[in-house]
Amino acid sequence: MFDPLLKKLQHYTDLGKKEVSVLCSAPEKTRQFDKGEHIISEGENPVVVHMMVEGWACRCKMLSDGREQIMGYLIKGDMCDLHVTLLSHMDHSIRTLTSATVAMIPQESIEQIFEDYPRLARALSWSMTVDEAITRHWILNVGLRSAEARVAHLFCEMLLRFQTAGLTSDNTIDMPLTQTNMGEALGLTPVHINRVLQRLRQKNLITLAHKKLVVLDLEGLKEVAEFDDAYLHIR
Amino acid sequence: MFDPLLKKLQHYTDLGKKEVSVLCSAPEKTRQFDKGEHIISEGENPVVVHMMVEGWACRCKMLSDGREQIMGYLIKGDMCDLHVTLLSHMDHSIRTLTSATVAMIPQESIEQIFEDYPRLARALSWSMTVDEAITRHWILNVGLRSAEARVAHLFCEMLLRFQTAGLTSDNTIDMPLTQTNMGEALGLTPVHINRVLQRLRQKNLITLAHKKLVVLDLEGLKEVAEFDDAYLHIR
DNA sequence: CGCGTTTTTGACTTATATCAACTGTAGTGG
DNA sequence: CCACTACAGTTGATATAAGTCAAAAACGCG
Repeated sequence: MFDPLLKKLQHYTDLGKKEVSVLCSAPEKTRQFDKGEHIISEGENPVVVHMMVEGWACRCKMLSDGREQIMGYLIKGDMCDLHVTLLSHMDHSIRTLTSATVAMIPQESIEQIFEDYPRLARALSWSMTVDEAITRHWILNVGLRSAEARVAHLFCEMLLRFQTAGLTSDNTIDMPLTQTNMGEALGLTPVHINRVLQRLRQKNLITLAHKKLVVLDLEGLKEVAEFDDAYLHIR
Repeated sequence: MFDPLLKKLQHYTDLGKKEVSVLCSAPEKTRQFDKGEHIISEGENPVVVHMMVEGWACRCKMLSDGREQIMGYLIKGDMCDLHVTLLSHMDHSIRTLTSATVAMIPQESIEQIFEDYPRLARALSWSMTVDEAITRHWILNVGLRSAEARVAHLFCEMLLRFQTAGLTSDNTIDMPLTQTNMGEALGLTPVHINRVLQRLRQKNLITLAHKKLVVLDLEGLKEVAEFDDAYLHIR
């Protein structure tokens, strides 16, 4: 269950057996969510930390008129709200994009880790810092790049994140996002996403069907995306 | 020198005298920068932590073709790179937008604080977490809002951040940004920023001249911006 | 005063949005 | 196994917000 998170943390440091076992025994229980359910809602102050075990979710925020922005995708091994101990309320919601399994870790266990296992604590802080870097680079993506580059960039990022978490060895990943989901993240309409996808397919850069994304030409895709993986801080 | 940072941290917790003095004695020295200089460049691994004492700076990243995105503004009291102890290299640059004074805090002093002063350490972690929330909401701003709402939102945010740091008591703030600077942050061209500013002025929401921004009608501006201050986590 | 930078203006272009219809597909139940 | 439904993807026609280019005006500083 903790394999993707552990693989990810390995890019910062090697953890000892004790640390691994502490982390793996931290979750109290596991919860199932249907597609479209909220794991946590804006304004809430959760008392557990959630970790994605299966499925996709997103950080999102809705405006009063119903339009919604996705501010980040969460996949296996990603922590939803490691910051609960610091912030009094959620300033955004977390919603599943597929049916999903989520591990619930009591806040006290996290606090214990931060007190007693400094190296593990630093590794978790590191992953929060990397998440922040990812967030920052989404601004760049949405603010500066063309529609085609944005979609290509998202695909590059997700592929690398899957690889980092040991979730794929070839250039294929599960991609259960609808074109509407992608649009909400990239600031584009679903119609336009559709047209951009067709162009990426025509250029033989990707294949996307039946919720599977195959990156046929990673170098070519990176070029379209102007992608530089430094911000993912992969060792 | 540390007043704005201390004022900011007060929104998380009250610090003791000892903690305040530890923080205030942390900087080794101070450095002057001209407008447009890099405080830290992408790829570097700084050994000191920088704190803005005077002037404005920005987190930014340039693409190969020369276009640049600003991913965040830094004002008095903001830490530029509190994460140096965690990340091996900067994934973006920090550049001054005005002439600026920056305090340099040795990495060891930061590490000492994180070891020996848990409450102060938590307060600094809190401010990093708030910075991340601000970053996340910039995605929303650039991805979802109209040009007019984006500019209005930026002004609301900066006003609140100035107030939080005790840098203004009325609705006036120093705003040394050029229209080009604003465009780089908001994903808009300077020409379009100019036209949007004129509309905001016509609606009697703001005044902006001689590098001074006056918010004449904060409620009205918030409405145009669809601004909700929850993400700033002000107590 | 003069020079570089910033702001402003106008004419024109373009990427992306909007709207609306049609097609395909996966899942459900009879 | 087929009919039915709901949702996701696709297509085309048209609209619009924001971009581009270029020049003029205003500002600010040595």
